[in-house]
Amino acid sequence: MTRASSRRPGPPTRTERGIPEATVARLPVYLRALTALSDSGIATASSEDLATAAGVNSAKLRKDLSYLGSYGTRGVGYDVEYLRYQIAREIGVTQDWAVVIVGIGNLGHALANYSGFGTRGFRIVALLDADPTLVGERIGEMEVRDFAELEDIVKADRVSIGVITTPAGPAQDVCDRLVAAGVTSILNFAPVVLSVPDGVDIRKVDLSIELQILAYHEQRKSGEAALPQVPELPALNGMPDLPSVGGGVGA
Amino acid sequence: MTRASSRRPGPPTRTERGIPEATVARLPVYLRALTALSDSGIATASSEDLATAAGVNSAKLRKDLSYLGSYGTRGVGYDVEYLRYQIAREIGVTQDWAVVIVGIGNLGHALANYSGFGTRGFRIVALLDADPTLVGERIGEMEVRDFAELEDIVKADRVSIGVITTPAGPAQDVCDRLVAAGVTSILNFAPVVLSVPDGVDIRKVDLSIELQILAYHEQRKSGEAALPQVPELPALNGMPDLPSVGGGVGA
DNA sequence: AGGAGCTTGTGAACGTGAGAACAAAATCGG
DNA sequence: CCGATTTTGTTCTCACGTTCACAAGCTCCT
Repeated sequence: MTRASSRRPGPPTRTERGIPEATVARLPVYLRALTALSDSGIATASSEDLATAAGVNSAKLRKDLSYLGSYGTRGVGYDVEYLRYQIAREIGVTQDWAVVIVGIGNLGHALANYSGFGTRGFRIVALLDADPTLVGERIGEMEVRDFAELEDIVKADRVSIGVITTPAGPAQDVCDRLVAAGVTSILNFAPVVLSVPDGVDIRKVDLSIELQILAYHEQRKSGEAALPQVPELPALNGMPDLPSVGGGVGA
Repeated sequence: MTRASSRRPGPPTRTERGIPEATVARLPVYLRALTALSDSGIATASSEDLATAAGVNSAKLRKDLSYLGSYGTRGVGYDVEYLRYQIAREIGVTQDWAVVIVGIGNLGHALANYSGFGTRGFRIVALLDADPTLVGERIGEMEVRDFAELEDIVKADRVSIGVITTPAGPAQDVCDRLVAAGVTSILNFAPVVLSVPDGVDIRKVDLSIELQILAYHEQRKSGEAALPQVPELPALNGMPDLPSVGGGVGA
C-alpha cells in the first residue's frame, strides 16, 4: 500500500521514456530561474549562468536539460524564452490544472489568498470545508463551499489535483473522498501518512518534519563545538523510565 | 556558493559518525508514528507495524534504526516509549529550539497560529515584520514586532532557527540579516533560491514547485491513456515564436 | 532443558544520482 | 577560409540509497 509509482514489470525495467525523478523535481526551479532572467530582459544564458540562478552545479543542469532534448546551442548557450517554453511544456504548465483546496483553516486561508497560486498553470476552482459555519465565507474572490459538493465540482471542472489542509484526523477520509471522486494527484499538508491506491500521486509538505531535520543538524553543530557529551555507547542512561520488554501489542 | 553542507576533506570521506541524510529525513516520520502508537496504548511494535504506520518498507525502517543503535529486541520488536525517546533525543527535540518567523503575511499568520508548532521541541519567540502597519498586531498570544529588533531577539533568546515567510523580493536580505544575527538554520517559504555561507543549513518549502511536480506526472497519466501526441522528435513545432539564436546577454 | 518460531540487524546486490572530464559543434577574428 | 575559443551534450566513475536475504538472538512451549 501507499505505493503511488506505476512500475510495471516491463521489458528492460526502463522508465517509459521517463525523466528521472530527481530531474523532474528541479525543472520547476529552472523554470523559475528562466522566468526571472526573462523578466530582466536577458535573451541568452549559458548553463553556468542558469546553474547559478537555480542554485545547482552546471554539469547537473546540463544533464537535466539533456533529458528534454537538445535545446541549447554549443558555444552560445540557451535561448531563455525558447527553453522556458520547452520546460513549461514538459512540466505541463502550459495548460491550466484545476485545483480544489479542502480544509479552510489558517493554512487553507493562506493558500487561497496566495496570489496567482505560485506561477500560472493552476486554477483554484473551489474551497471546501465540512464545517457549516465556514461555508459561505468569502475569501478573495471565492466562496467556501460544502465538502459534500466535492463530487459535483470534480466532475464539472475536471479537477485532477486536490490540496488537503485539514487537521490530521479527517485527512485520510478527505483523501479517500477525493480519490473516489476522481482526483489523481494530491498535495497533503496534514501531518499524517496518507495511503492511496496505485495510480494516484501524492506529495507531502510537512512543516514540523522540516523543522526537526533542521534541529538535528543544529544539534550536531552545537555538539561538535561545545558540548560533546553525546553518549558514544548505545547506553541506556538518562532515560526517563526504562520499561522491561513485554506487554502485548494489542491495545 | 549556496553550499550549506560541511564536507571537510577528512581522511576517508566518511561522514563524521553521521546518519545518512535520507535517514534523517525519515526519523521525524518514525517519531510521529511512534507517538501515535503510544497514544493508542500500544507498548511494543515490530518493524513491520512501524513501517506500515510510517508508510515505508520494513527493511528500510530497520536499516534506518540501526544507525541509531540496537534498540530493538529480536523476536519481539521495539518498545514504543523507549524507541520514541531515543529518536527524539537523536533528532534533538528533547530540548526546545527557539524560532523566529519573519514576514507576517497570510502564511506567516497561519504558521504563527499553528497549534503547538507541530510537535513539541520548538518555541516561537518572535513574529517579525518590516511593515509598520503590522507591528503591534496581536496574533494568538504573541505580538508582531519590528524587524529591526531581530538582532536583540536572536541574542536574548538564543534563536538558532529562522523561518522566512516574506515575498520573494526581500527574502535574500532577510536571510542575510538572520545569518548576520547568528541564526544558523533557515526554513524558507519564499519562492527564491537563497544563498547562505557554509555552516548555515537551509531548507526550502515551495508550494508551486510541489504542484508543478504533480502536474508533470498528471500530464503523463493523461497522455499515456488518451492523447499520446507528445512530440517524439525534439521538434520545434507549436512554439509561440521561435527566436533565432543571438542577441547579447546583457539587458 | 531444548527446539520451534519470530523478529532484528546487517552484508551484499542493485539501481539511481552526482560530478568530472572531454569530444562535438557553433561562433568569432583574422 | 581556417584556427582559436566557447559552451553544450554525453560518457565514465564514484557515492549514495534501496531492497533482498539470511544469520544471530530472543521468547515461548513442551
